[in-house]
Amino acid sequence: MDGRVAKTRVARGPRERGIDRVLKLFSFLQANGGPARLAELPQALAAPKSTIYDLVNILVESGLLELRGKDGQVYFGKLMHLYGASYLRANDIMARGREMVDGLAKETGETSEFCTRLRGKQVIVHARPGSRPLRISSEIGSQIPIPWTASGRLMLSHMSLAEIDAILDPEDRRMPNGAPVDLDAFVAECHACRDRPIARTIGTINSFTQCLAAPIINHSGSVEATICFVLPIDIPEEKKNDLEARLIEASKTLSLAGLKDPSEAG
Amino acid sequence: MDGRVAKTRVARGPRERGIDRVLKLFSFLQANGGPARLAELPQALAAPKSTIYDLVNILVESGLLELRGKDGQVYFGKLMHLYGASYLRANDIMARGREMVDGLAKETGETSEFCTRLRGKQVIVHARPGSRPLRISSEIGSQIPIPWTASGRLMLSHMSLAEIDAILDPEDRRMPNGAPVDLDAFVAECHACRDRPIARTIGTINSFTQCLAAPIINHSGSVEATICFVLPIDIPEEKKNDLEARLIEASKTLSLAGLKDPSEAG
DNA sequence: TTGCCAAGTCTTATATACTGGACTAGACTC
DNA sequence: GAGTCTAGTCCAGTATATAAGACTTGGCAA
Repeated sequence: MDGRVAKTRVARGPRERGIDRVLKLFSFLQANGGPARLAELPQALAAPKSTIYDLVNILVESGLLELRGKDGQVYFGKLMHLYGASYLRANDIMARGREMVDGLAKETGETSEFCTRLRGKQVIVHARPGSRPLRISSEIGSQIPIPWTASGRLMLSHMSLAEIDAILDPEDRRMPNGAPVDLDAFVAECHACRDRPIARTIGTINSFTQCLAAPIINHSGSVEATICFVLPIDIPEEKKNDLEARLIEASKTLSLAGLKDPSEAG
Repeated sequence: MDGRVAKTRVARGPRERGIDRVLKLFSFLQANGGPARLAELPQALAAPKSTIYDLVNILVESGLLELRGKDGQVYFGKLMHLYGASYLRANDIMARGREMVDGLAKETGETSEFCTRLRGKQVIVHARPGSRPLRISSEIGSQIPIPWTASGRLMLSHMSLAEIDAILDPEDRRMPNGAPVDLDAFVAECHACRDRPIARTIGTINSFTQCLAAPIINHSGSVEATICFVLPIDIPEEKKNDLEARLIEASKTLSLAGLKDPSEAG
């Protein structure tokens, strides 16, 4: 009955493609949060030594990775940073989003975050902790399955069931408590967020914080990112309303920026 | 007589490796300075259509590239930015260098740049134009052959002739006027910069600006980057001395930061 | 309509990238 | 000095990724 299968790139035989190994390598380094020993990579990636040494050599020569210390630590290199910076320059929604988050956190004293989506995961691109004694901060770059968050629903609100189905890998289909995601219900929730100026947390991640999120819409009309406040659960209603208003304001400013995109301006 | 050959990765037959094609693709996008049409890539990279379409698909799915507009524009993706940001987090010399440049430019009103090295090229990682009516600014991310600059010499000062020979690709061995670089003489110039707190332009790029550069030394003692002022040629001596002092100060601050590196503190 | 071009997809063959595994070099122990 | 372990290099065979090129699709013009 259910022909849907999450299509992840998957090894189909004894050999795996070079690029796939490279992508996994990058992903591992990112998850690792810092340099890894070259010698441990083959095991960590379940890849042959000879392949990894070969690929790492190529990547280091190119500058995408860097090898340092005499103990063979590997991590991202300068070239990766250059390319990443080029992305930022070409997508000023991102750059402006970061600034906006800093501004909001400073003005309001509340933790503010800028999130985007990568396939079926939400990524915290930038965060600025608030001035409360209890700081609730998430690691920058950390990825969590889209269904866990309110802002995730915003980011899927413009997508069809089929599209959503296609981007959710198996591991994105379980809630924090392990329960499987009911796709149809989830998609309905996403669509319910469509054109909403704000979304509130569903309290899925923990019970003592709430989250306010506003969509940032790019020039093609999809929700490309969200800007959020992470708040304690017991914040006064009045303050919360003020924060919502600010967030909506911010989201409008950033979304409008997209209209300046030269490729769209006739 | 001259057994030295600059070793660039080069196609050795009818087929080329996937990674190599990917690296060239990235490099092309960077040089292009913005999104490129997918359909023009095969020609631009001298690669078969089927290969490029295949690779771009994989890279887009992974998030390293992004495909947008209905006219098939390709450029770097969010994942590239994430990885690049991870590089920055792990190499705070870079992050601090950027801030320092902003500070210097603001305080002094002069154009300030943060440069690093990628193989045989100098890359402008960050720049802040000064407040002079005539702004001399270089494109961020632009790459120029190391022998063209004073700060390039600083960045090679700790390397042996053999090492320098190995990183200079053929195109890095010509001066702006087309004259070939005399390797031995050039290496001697580099070594002359060793342990110098500052280097002054050699006036190789144009005749109406000069450049002051100071080395930034990483935890393993090599010059990893430079911080520079780009000045008009006729700046008063007194002002110039002040700027040199500031630059040396800045370079010391940043270089010391390297000592905090946990892997070295032991 | 028909013809044309450009953009993108699909299929098949073969040159070679990936793999396994043997090997070397060095560090550390006993 | 012999034994052991870990890190890294090297080599040859084969599963398969790359490449060539035919094919489909869509937009535009005559």
